[in-house]
Amino acid sequence: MGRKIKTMEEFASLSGISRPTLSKFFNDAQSVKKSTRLKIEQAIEKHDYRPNFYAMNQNRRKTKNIGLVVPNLTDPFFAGIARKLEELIVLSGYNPLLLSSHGGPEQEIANLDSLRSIKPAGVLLAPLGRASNVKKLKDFSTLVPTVLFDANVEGVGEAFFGSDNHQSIGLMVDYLARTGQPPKFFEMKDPINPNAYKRRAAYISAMEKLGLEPELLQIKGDGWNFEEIGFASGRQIIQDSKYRGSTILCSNDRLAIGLLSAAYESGLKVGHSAECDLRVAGHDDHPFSRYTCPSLTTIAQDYDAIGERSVSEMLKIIDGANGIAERSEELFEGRLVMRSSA
Amino acid sequence: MGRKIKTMEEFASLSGISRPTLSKFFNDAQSVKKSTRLKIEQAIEKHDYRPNFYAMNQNRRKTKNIGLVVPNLTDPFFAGIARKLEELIVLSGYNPLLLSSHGGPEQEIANLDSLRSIKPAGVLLAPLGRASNVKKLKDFSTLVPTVLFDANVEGVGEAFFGSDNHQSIGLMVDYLARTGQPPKFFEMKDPINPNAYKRRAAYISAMEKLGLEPELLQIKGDGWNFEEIGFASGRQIIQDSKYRGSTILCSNDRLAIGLLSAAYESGLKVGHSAECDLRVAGHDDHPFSRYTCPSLTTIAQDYDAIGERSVSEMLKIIDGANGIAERSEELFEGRLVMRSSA
DNA sequence: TCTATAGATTTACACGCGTAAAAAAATTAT
DNA sequence: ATAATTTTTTTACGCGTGTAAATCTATAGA
Repeated sequence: MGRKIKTMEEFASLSGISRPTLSKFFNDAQSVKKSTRLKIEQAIEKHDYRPNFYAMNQNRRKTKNIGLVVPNLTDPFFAGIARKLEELIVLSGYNPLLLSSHGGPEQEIANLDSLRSIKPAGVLLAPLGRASNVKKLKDFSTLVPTVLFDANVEGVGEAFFGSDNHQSIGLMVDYLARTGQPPKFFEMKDPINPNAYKRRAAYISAMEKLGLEPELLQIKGDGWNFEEIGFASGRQIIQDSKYRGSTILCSNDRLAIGLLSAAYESGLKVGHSAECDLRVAGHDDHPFSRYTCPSLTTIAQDYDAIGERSVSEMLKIIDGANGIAERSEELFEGRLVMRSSA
Repeated sequence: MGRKIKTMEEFASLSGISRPTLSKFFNDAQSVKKSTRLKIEQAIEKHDYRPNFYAMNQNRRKTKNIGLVVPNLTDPFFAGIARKLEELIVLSGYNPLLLSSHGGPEQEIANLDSLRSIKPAGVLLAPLGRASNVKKLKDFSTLVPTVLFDANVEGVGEAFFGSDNHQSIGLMVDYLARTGQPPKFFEMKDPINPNAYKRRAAYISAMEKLGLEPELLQIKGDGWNFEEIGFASGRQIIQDSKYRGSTILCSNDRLAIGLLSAAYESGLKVGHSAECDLRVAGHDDHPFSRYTCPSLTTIAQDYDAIGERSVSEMLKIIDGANGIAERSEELFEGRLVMRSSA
């Protein structure tokens, strides 16, 4: 094992395996006979050969790359999902390519654009939602197998997997109503995320089902800095003594984090015990919701299930005889996480 | 603009520019005369042509890809830095490739390994630190131009840029001592991050300079779940009444977040006013430190400067006539962010 | 206007691997 | 053992671009 092997040709002669067979092996190790597979693997080990990435992909019908686009990596929630998905993609023998849209629709399109030049086998996309350039998303998804997760955009991609907001919000409303005051709903007036609209609707229907009057606290604010928005608006709401004793269900944990911070600053006591001024609940089980003050009662989305389903569907589409199957959709149930805030 | 252009040859005939000139242009738009550059750009606009990524990189001496490896994308702190660096890399006409080591040295090596097959022009690496496989990092950095940031590993890479822990911790100790009790230092006994060791040393020297007795609260705990570690150990420390009235400087914000959570749970009042039981300060200006209860007094690292310096040095090395210059190192000063906790 | 020169074109080959087709070899079934 | 089948080898070409060398052309300065 003297000098470095550069080409597959070289590696072929040194390993005693023909180049086309090696090519097959590197495309799919299972496609060659076991005995030759072992021989090849030994030779790889011995000579430390790895095929040239660029030459390899240039003429491949399908690359082994899978794009992974999330709205915002700065949000630990999405960072966590991305990590999970990356892991699953690698386990499937594919190569994940993680891109963040940084909250902007231009970046989202730019990401898809740059993915296109990589000719990915498929793309897992958590779209921005309302802000997304739907036409361009749709155009893209006709060119590249696309699976949506987290947020749905009608008619885009071969499949969508997300959380059942109806179930999870219903569960939370039920819990809150049973254990104290029924909740008011704290949300942005014009949310970016499509899930937010579903949650609003779910809240209203859950309240009505219980024969209660829904009450929406719609705050203004733009962009993705939810904590700040929740903080600033929370401050105002808290000033208003009519909300003393209320239970507030936030559309997501990040708003709740801001609201809790505002409550603390105002000296309000938040919690589920009798002497508290406020009960606050969130949604998503954000990594930090365990460490808020008080710790946040919330809904944990089943992201293991969503991730696994998304990746397995992606693989099915990639391998698939491209039977133009129905656009599949599946929603997974959330789990109530009872902590101190409500 | 009927059908799709596939090859540069085609694009050459349609645009009236020779292929070698086009090739030059795509490699570096500035390398062709302005008038032809404009003609090419118009033609690109008109025909929506983009060169094949794989064919393009196969025989390039240097690709336009720059690897970007961070220890843990789940940490919003690193997610923020990564975002900044990505932006700078794109502005420089390069293509960033973001990878997270997920806190594990095997993943860190795997990341560098997979980057190697991409033949990047350079790699910006924030190493894990103590856990890193230093030999492999060093091997890698001899093969690919490497610039370290955030955490230094002696002898690895062509440059390192990070924060001046000595300055920042000194500043914080000074502030805390002037405004109340001098701080005790809350940290992990065996930190993973090399910065932690520097901060410990900086704390000790800052205290001694003030003629004060340093006191280390060294907590045990492994891994990267700092909030949990800070929370669990914080709980124990808080039980101990001898720490009532203390000022605690945490080695980083994530430990502080856990500690604040524990303090809240125990009913201790944290803040800089007289009636408080505890003062707590952190380090890093973590995105969430603004929303802790109370908001966290901390040190903001100058990540704009670190990012800009890292990228510009990277470009210098890439363009450079590879003059084997001195390994450059520069530390940037932190800024005191006074909030409510101390 | 002439000349020096930067920049463009022409021509031609290289890169490393994918893949197709036919032939040969190895394995399995009969 | 023979036939049927699977797997590998041989041979050969293609992919879309990089790049080198020689030649031609546009531009600028005198």
